[in-house]
Amino acid sequence: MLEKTYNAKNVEGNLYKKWERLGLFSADPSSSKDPFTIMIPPPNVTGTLHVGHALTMTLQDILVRHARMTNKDTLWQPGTDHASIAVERIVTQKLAAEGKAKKEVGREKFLERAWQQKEESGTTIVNQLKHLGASCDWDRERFTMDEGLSKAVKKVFIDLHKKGLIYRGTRLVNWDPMHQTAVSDIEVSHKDMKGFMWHLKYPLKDGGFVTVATTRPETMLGDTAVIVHPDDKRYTHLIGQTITLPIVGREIPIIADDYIDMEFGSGCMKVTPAHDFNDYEIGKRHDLEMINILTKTATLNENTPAEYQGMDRFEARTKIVAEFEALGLLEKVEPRENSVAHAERDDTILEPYLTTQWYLKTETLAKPAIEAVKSGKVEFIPKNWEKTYFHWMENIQDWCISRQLWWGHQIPAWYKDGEIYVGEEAPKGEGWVQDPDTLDTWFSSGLWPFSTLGWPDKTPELQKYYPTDVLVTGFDIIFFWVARMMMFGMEFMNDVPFRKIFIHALVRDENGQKMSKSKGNVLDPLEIIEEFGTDALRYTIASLTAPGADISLGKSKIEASRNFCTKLWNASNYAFMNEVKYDESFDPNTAKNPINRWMISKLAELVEGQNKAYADFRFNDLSQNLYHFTWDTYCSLYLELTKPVLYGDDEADKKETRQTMGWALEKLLRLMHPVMPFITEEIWLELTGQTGTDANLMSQAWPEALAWPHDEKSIADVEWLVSVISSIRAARSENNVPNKAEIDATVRGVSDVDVERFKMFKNYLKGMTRVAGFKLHSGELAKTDVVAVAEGFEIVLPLEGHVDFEAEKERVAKEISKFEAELAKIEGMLGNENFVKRAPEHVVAEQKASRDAILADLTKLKAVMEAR
RNA sequence: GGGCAGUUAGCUCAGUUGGUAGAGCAACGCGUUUACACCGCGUAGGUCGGGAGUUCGAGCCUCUCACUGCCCACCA
Repeated sequence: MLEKTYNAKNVEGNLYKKWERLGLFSADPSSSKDPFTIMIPPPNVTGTLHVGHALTMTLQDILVRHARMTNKDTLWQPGTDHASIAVERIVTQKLAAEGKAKKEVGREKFLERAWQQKEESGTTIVNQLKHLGASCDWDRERFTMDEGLSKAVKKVFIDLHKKGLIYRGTRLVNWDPMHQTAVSDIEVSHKDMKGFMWHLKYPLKDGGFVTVATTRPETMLGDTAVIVHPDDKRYTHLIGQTITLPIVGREIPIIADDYIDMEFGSGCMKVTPAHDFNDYEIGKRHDLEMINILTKTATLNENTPAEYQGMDRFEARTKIVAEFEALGLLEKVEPRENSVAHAERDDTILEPYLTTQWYLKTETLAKPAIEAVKSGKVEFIPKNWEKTYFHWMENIQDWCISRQLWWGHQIPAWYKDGEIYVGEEAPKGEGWVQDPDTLDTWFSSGLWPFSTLGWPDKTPELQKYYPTDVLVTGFDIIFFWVARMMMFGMEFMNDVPFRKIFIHALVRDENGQKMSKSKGNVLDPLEIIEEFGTDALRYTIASLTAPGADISLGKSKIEASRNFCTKLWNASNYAFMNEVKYDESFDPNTAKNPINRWMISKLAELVEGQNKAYADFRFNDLSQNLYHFTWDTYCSLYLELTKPVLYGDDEADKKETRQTMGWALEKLLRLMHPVMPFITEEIWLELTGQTGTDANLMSQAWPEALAWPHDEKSIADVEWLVSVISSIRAARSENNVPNKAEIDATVRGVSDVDVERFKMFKNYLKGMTRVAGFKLHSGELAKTDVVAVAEGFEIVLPLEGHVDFEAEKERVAKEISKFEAELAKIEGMLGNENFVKRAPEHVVAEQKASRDAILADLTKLKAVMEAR
């Protein structure tokens, strides 16, 4: 017997340890089994587990456990990436708390601290993932800065440099002044902020003014031109004239460029080539001077007037405006919402900044990566993400891969007297200095599918497990990660990194709102596990994962899943109370009792449904199949329908029923295991009498239903029985017949098939309906009887003394009009020549059948009305 | 400005080749019948965002409009 109630906490930790101890998660490259490989999106090493991880990990774990049960040599390689900016920030902050600056501490000591930090938070997240039941091959855990992976990074950099795909360039980048590093374009998110549009009057050297508008007035310190449209008649006479820049006193030209929109503002625009992306392009076109006015921390530098030097960019903004106002050069100020570039990671406001960085030429690499998806070698699920992928890949910009950070892979480039050398080691000779910068974290995570398998060495792992089968990830990192893995995989492995990409959506709260700390609607998966158990969380996640849809997760849903776990637990306990055990020798083909045969057939249908759902990544279907089967088919029907046998005295039938029950439960547990690994194993151990042993459910084979009977007759018979029972129950309930009241029922007007079924199921009818007895009867209805109409059948319940017959009359009248409306509809269809001619035969036949059924029911109901 | 989703029962959502609309939760009624009140039985609730079209037949296909969300680009 199991504990009275399921206690997830007592079970989960122990089972997980057991699985690990038995090495169930380990892949074996020397095994002859087909491989199944799955990549884990590396959670960054500073992270704590959030619902998004729970989602990704749960889905992957379901696939992986299913693969193991279908006899695949399964590799689920886990790991973390080094999250350069995030770690660098944490360490810098910790040092600051100790009163130390990053630069004082020095690179070496700083990296020591960073490694410490990595060790701490890295183990935290791994433990949290284990709480989710994630059956990763932990012995193969990798980290992007491991020796092997670092070797791969170096080789990739050097190779790409040799091929001319990596180059150094000086241009405007998005600069993070907080961390003093460049960031790549896709790490930038634009946010609308309330700001102002300042209209500034620039004095012409020869007298008069032009007005320019700007949202960042401080950049005027770096202006090197004013442009007007060449066709703008208002200004053509000004082209070639000179402006004396206020405050600075620099003389700058007015030039013509058709970039400008004549309709917008005054039609004049200031140009600051060193601090704006569009202005930069204009500056290049006209060979304008590029004056950098900022330091790396976004304070004003030596190229600005003395009173501004060292001042913060936003302070300078205020001061500039004040000066313009004082000079009478501030024409007007309009409030305006404009979008401002922020660092995606921490919301620092970024500055366009002129620097020299390493770039990766992506156009060449993108082509095979696009082709691989077009040709179907890689498949997005759902497919519509392919458009997003193509759109980005086809418009891809060169990738700025260098970062002015210490934590990461230091760029294998050395400099001496303006010479650059790229290679594994510093070149011989004195005076070579290595590039202090590191590579973008995504550069190394992009190599993940093969670097973690030992590339560039030809390891057995690499040969067996590449390409991987499926990548499960959120759409938010298609650009960051998926696209990069595709490009690197095609370039260095000459093959796709994965065959399928399952894209899941965002987790939202119960009301479809984005989860955020400020809204207070964040669900902590660890708290959920604590309260409801891992299996409940996993089931909820799976059941909500429909392709292409966002996921709204709320407590009420997890509660429902917890109830589902309890239901399964109680149902199992009930079986054990009835001496049900799993009998391996039981052959489902030998079952005679129609209810057992029906159960076996339904289970075969379930297996089929599950196979299809797994093939199509229909996580919602596969969970709902399990729920519906367990709760409705197995518990509500099968366990109830077999009670007359289990409490009866036909020993042979009793034995067969126990066997079937145990057998069905065992198969069901196997089918449920990938989704709910803990509770199913705990029950399974008890059912198979192996509690406390090393036996485990994960190593059992996935059920093969082909060998089982699929008995259409039993299915039809039991469906008939269930419909009869429901009809009787509805009649009783609607007439407020107390549950306790046992009454004699009469069955009337039955066909031969029904007579047979009636005889077959007499006992069950009694047991399920609290009707004391049934008798076959063909006489007249008593005035006080109520008729329950079932499929081709009617049951008469003498209800005298229990029933308000006026109410009953109304009910029947209502039912009659409902049937009549439906009948009219069907007859309309059947009367339509085109329908009869063109609709498939089975559809027409179905309509005719339901017309006949309704007619029969109507006749009976009308008889009842007349009887009253 | 470009693109992609979505709009189905009070709520959150399924609905896979077009063939008489489903689930969970919530609601209502009855109920402690020998697994389970984290339960059982029953009931109610939808002109599938609006409009048009194709079809014998449209939640599903086409067009159009409206609203919501997201992504990309731009914003002097």
